[in-house]
Amino acid sequence: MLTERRQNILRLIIEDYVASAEPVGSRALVRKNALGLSPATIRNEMADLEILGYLEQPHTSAGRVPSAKGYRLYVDSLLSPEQLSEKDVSLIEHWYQSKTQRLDDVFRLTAKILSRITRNLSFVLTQAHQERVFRYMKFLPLDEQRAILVLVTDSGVVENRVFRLPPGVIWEELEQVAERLSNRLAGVSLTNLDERVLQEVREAIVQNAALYADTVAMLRETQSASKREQLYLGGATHLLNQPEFRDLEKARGLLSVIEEERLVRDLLQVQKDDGVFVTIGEENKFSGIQDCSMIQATYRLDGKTVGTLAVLGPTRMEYAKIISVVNFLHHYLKGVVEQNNER
Amino acid sequence: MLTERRQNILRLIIEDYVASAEPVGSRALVRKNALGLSPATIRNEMADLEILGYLEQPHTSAGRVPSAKGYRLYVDSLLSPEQLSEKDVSLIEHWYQSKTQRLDDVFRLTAKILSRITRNLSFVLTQAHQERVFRYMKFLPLDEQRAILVLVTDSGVVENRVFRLPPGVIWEELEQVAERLSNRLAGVSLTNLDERVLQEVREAIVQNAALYADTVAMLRETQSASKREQLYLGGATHLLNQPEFRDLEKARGLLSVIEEERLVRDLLQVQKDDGVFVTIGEENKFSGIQDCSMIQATYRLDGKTVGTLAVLGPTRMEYAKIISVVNFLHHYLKGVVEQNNER
DNA sequence: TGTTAGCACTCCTTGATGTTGAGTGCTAAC
DNA sequence: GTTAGCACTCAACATCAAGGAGTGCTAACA
Repeated sequence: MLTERRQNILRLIIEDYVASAEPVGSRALVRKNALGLSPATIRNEMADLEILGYLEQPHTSAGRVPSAKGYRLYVDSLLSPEQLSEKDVSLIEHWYQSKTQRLDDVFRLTAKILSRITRNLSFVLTQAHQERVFRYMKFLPLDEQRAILVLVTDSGVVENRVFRLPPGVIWEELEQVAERLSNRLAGVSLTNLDERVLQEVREAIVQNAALYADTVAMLRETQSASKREQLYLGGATHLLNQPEFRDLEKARGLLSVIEEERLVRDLLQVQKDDGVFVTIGEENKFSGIQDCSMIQATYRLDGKTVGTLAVLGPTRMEYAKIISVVNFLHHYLKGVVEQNNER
Repeated sequence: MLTERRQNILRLIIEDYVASAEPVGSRALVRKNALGLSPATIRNEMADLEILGYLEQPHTSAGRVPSAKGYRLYVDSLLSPEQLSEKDVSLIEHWYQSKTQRLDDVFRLTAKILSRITRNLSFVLTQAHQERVFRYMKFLPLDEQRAILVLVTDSGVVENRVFRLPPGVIWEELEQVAERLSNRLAGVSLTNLDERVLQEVREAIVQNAALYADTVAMLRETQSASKREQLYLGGATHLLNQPEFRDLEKARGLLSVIEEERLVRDLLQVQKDDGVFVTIGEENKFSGIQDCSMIQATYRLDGKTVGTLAVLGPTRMEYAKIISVVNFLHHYLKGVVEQNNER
């Protein structure tokens, strides 16, 4: 366990470094912080902190830089929780005001807001991993040649599909098919359709191959839609503003990780608990982002993960602020999703 | 009009520069191309081409670099149309094979393919700018407390919305409302809903304010959905690989233009004709991309623009190849969209 | 025992300087 | 019209010295 004074020095170093991106030296530290000690004393403490692994030196005769372990300690126990400034809160509310219609837009907007306020890259991942149970299906007329096949699930989601009426088909006949299938499929989970069920469907509409194809396609689509994930992303530009990405190689490595949706999803699925969660430096999975930290929060509904939002930036980031922003938006989004879901 | 020889020299310079990204000098040019002339002669020609505005010199004693005007001439008349290599064609087909289900996925995939093959940034913009005409609406039962309001338009698109049944409402009553509204609204264009129509709707369901709200919201959503644009984007990483973006300032400027969907849409809406279309350097609207060229193609359906695909890269790009790729995918996408639409 | 002043040392950064090489323009000869 | 020759330009690169911020260590001090 570190002495209070060492913790304090570590905290000051981190905060200075986060602000300036320059290694911080002993003299500079005392100049800025009037802490009643001489540079020499600080030097001694810094040397010890380095031995303990909380600081690093880019080279002899440069100042000290926090190590991943240093950041970790900072995030876990040194950092003083920050309130979101009123200005930021009102900004956020202002941005959200404009459109709150489509859930889709809310997520997109959230990613944008998150990146603007934190000045870092942000993600919003929605995992609409909902169980969908078939309720009934029905045909609706459209015109002489076409009709609509409508599929209703227990959550009220309606999938629909326009199809050409097979020549010579009678409307009553279609209604019978719908009736028969509705009875057969009622209560079946569309999340795990198996061959047995499809076979039954096939048997129920032997007369009409085209109709069968459309029906099955629609069932499948509903199935895949219920597993659908969507990733929203904002503020990649901010990364290039960070001095750590002067080095083009690094920037490129990072961008290529981000462009692979697959990888991002992997990143975001790490977390199993609710609440805000910080990954620092090498704790991250992929090599492109091992100089980065990520602050993420997952929100759930009835115990199931339905989405994650996250901020990604250099390890040298304003943890306190970003954590508070993520927290805030996390709650906001949770509210929106819940409200939308009970409708 | 340039002499044949000058055109030839210009073409060679451009192709050399595109490949190497280095200013090309007279000596180097003759060495590589065995064109039976001495460097001195080439120098004379180059000097003339520079005076005419087709070439530029970064500084005295550097080689020549094509100007925007030079590229323009090249694209318009010097460039020999290229066939897509068989390898590329089979690659494309392979990629498309996997999933052809959702239109959505097709666009996303197209953006990805486009950027992979051209090694540049690519866009796919869909402008589902379709006139939608109301046909009828209908209620479908869901459970004791909820029902589904379904809206059918002439193109067969069905919008639907779950709502809570007002307590004490009778099903027959709802059906009457639907009937009444269907009659009133049949044939009305949802693309330009006006207050008069909404007023009529209001009158038709005076009894039930909640129902009114849901109905109007749905009409509005259908309206906005019919104007909905979607932008897909792929391969931003490639830009950072280009030597012209060593300069971080430039890269950042470009990325920030790209991140503003609004701006990108603006860019892509320039074009009014069908077919492939090239914008070079300063011909582009925004300052962030004035070192860039864009190759785009718009596809239409019944005379209406429904989508655009585009490749954006440094002016120094492989025009012939990229044009052929854009062309190819353009036709492919057109086919997919048409097929999807007539279903 | 903890703190501090002093000092030699390290090493990045910056700017000046010289060298190299690819390329040019011009002139005169073919 | 083409070409060889030549003086000139200028970015790129390497080398070198000076400056400055920072360190570690030792010895003195409270």
